[in-house]
Amino acid sequence: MPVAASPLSDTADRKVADLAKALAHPARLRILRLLLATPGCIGGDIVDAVGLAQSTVSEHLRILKAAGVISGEISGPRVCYALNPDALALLADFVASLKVPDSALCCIPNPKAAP
Amino acid sequence: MPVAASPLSDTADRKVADLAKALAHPARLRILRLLLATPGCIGGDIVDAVGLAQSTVSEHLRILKAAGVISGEISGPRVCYALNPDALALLADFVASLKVPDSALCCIPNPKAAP
DNA sequence: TTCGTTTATCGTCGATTTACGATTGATAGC
DNA sequence: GCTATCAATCGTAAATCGACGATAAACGAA
Repeated sequence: MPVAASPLSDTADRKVADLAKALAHPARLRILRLLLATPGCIGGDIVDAVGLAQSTVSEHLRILKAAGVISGEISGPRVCYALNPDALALLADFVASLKVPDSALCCIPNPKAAP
Repeated sequence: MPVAASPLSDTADRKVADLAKALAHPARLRILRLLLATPGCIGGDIVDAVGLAQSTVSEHLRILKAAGVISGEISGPRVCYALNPDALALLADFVASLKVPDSALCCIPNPKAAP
């Protein structure tokens, strides 16, 4: 048994990967930035800002909502989107966990040197 | 001019999105976890650990390397991979920037109430 | 009710991703 | 030289993604 990943992190990996996938598109990042920078409610203004078709933006919003990164609240004829910053905690934890303390960064070229 | 995203963040968005895409797969997260947990050098052991074909694992390694998240050093007949934690700084910054200070989280349903 | 506005969904297309086996290239040892 | 091993690359097939126009649904206002 050479190396083994903890089986516990199997589902966690999927969740983190889903969060990362939600952020893996410039248009979605721009939407998140927009939501962060806009104090009030924005609806169709998002469409103008990202420069894509309304249906495309709606799809991106759906993906972000499915990942839990944003939440949409119906407010009259329009929908109000708000950031859900806590939803990214798992991803943030993973990224932070990779901040290795400057050890384990080198190579042991000898294959049989593994005590 | 209702809302406007800063045009400066346009290329930054692409970079962050590319980093997020590199993390957007459970196998790649597992590889990163493996590299973090393994003090020395691991080559083909990664293949056993993730349970995918050697060519598939090699492709994931290529993606991680292209994103700068890992670096591979040839060491004799095998290749030694090491984490590149600083490469994720942009992504970490973005995630951290979404930690809005508990304001701007509500909805202004009235579209014409924007002083 | 009817009209205009806003958002969601559907269908479709091309591009990208993921996975695999097979092959190639490089290296250590005989 | 030859052989074995490890990693990268080459096709290739299935699945997913991203974008669009067209359409539908929900709501407020006239």
